Amino acid sequence: MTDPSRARLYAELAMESRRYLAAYVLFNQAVADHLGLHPTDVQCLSLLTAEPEPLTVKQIAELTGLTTGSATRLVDRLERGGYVTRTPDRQDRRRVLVAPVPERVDRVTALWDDLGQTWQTILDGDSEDELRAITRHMRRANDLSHTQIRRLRAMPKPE
Amino acid sequence: MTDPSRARLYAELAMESRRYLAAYVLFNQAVADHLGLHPTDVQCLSLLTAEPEPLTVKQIAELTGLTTGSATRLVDRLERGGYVTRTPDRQDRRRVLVAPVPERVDRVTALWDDLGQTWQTILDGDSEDELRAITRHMRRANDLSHTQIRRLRAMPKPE
DNA sequence: CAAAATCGCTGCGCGACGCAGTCATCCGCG
DNA sequence: CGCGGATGACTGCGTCGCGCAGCGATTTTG
Repeated sequence: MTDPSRARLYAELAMESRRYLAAYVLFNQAVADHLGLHPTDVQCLSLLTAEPEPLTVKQIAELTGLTTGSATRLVDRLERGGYVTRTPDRQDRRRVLVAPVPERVDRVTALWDDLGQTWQTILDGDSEDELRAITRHMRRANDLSHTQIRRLRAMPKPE
Repeated sequence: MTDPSRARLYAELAMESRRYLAAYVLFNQAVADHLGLHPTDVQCLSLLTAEPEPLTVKQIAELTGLTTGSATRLVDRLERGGYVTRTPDRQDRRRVLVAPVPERVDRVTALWDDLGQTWQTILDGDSEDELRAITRHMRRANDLSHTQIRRLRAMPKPE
């Protein structure tokens, strides 16, 4: 538990994570700038293309952390830009399904693929076990983030 | 190169990365909300506490991806909140050094530490080699992000 | 069938941001 | 030595993403 060499690895990883995540924010911003979009818009497209099914406005709001009102505006922008289409849900007529427009979104995914190809080069030196370890860590960190978010929202604000 | 099992690991990692990074954005937002700050402000504090030396406004602008004007406003907010202090640089009197105020920033780092402690639990199951692999991957991804950002900015915009 | 909950949308105001211009300061070149 | 250009921080100004509160339509509940 108090193994010094292990503690140093933890500290190193914590520091590297911060840099990594900071770099990601900048990277996402750069992608958005390049496409003439906002970071939120890019993330929304990322979510939509990752899911096989269309999402409702409510779901988009939850996944992006926006209010439903802001999510409506977000979909407005994407629809105006031709990236997504709105379709009324037949099962529940209150709902609106938002689906990506493939030929328009391809421009975005093509950019991702181009950048992702270079990304693979940094993985080529890793063994399969190492890849699995990295993937597993991200999955667990992902899960933990969500529980921590719930904790944070439940905690009383110090302001 | 076209090893199918390896390709699947790549795809899995790519997907998991996206979720991981999306979760981080939400997490960062939740931390900012909890402290009554903006995500940018939190990231700025993260940068300031990670560096041993005070940063200039220009450096903060570069590290956060803001213009110098917006960085000035950012420092204004943090200074008004008591999180940082401005000090004129004696070597170059055009520059202003921004340093965190420990007792004020402690409230933020205390929150990080509290959350970070739980974070360690997900690392306890990993071997030291795995930890090193994860750390190395993040460092390389970090480096690559910056070169990709430069590439993106150099590419002609499709708009 | 009435009451409550849910979903998406819409005014409204706030404020973070980029842009362009300003002033002070530092540096290089003749 | 001084003069022009570069650099750093700051300041109006306009834009626009966002949260908030309220609304109408629809579904669900009792």
